[in-house]
Amino acid sequence: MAIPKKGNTAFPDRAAQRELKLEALHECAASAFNERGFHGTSLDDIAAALGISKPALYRYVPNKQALLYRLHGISLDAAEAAVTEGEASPADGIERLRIALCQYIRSLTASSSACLVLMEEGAMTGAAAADILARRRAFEARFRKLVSDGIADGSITPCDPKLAVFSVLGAGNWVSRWYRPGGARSGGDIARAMSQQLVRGLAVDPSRYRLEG
Amino acid sequence: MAIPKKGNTAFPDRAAQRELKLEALHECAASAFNERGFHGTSLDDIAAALGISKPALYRYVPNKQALLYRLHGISLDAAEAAVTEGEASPADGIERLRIALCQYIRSLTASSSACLVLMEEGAMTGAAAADILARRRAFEARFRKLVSDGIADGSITPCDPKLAVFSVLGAGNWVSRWYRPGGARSGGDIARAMSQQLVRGLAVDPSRYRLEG
DNA sequence: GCCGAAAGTTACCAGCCAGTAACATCATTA
DNA sequence: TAATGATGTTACTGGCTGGTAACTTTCGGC
Repeated sequence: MAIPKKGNTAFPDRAAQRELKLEALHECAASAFNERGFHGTSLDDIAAALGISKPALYRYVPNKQALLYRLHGISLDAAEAAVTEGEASPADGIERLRIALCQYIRSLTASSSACLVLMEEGAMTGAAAADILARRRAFEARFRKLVSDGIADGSITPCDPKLAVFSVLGAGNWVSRWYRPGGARSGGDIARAMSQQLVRGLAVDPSRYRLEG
Repeated sequence: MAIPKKGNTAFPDRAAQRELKLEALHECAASAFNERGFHGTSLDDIAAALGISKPALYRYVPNKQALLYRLHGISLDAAEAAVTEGEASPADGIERLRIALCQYIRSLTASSSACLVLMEEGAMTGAAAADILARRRAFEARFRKLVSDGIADGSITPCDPKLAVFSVLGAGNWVSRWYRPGGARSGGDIARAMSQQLVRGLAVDPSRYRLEG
């Protein structure tokens, strides 16, 4: 099953190749946007990083705006999956919050491409911007629900869920600013430690959450 | 002492006017950079927002790069003042951390112009970039020192100071993404609540920090 | 009232960049 | 092996944008 050899008609080779290249493009573009910003990155930059010419990009993406929109979509897919995992847990509110947060941070560290593009929302226009904004708002609302659930079941100290979520997600989002793969601590490691620390600040019983674990 | 009337030679009128306009320029430029990014903001945009023409900007700033550099400098001045205030407190480590963090967040909400430009560090080049990066690193190191002091004096739970500071400052930095003056809660209010919540996650005795205060 | 500097304007240029046109190449399949 | 569609390339363009040149206006000091 390893690498599909070319000429192997048992595989839909052409399509698989295309899929791989598309993923590489997303990874590369997201990484560049994250480092130098949407407007600070030219399509020539991305093409050069991929070792192809700019017009070749247009075989994979209709235009630059659409590329940004697509990356935001990928990023939100991962974010929504993280919060869904938290919601699905049978534990109490704060634990579900911790799980969602941990998975969210993990997703941010897992793929340069998929998730680093939390920024540059303002660079989108029209329907695309409205779509992304709505999804992000819904995502945050689900996090707030986890917090208010936790307050209701007595696992989270009464507080303003809006502010609590902004803090916690803000700390998470900032990870994409400084995390680079290959550092001392792995992404999962960082996600675990940070989510513990952050959730501890909201817990009615903080002794449940030991740091440096 | 109120508003210096024009023609009042007791005041250095020309210079004062210039100072005010320069401040307005900084505020306006920082706000624009923060919303649309450095590369996404043209000098024409800034000039238009100020109601003047682009070349007039060049009476106040040598070029766009220098403007960004200056804004980063202003931002770091405020950040350094915040951490200095924390360090100056006679309280224990965690309280000094809380004070520094609270003042830092407050500063971020106080002036659109001065502090919102934490982003776009990558847009600077050469000596300017090195200078800003060094100052920011030093700033973070002082925060880490507050954390390790807190661990040493038993007020902060043993943890990785680097990660703890990234979390706490990340949450703070993210404020500039969503905070807009005129909202339900004032900047000082937000700074107080957030710093309490964030520091609570690190406290050996979290009961010292009540939320919703 | 007049001079001179400060402040601001219009007109312009050069380089960059998103996007297109036309052409070349490669691989699959009939 | 010839046809065909996918994949890429070089060459180009039109608009935007940072920055400059040259000129006008405003205003404080004498």
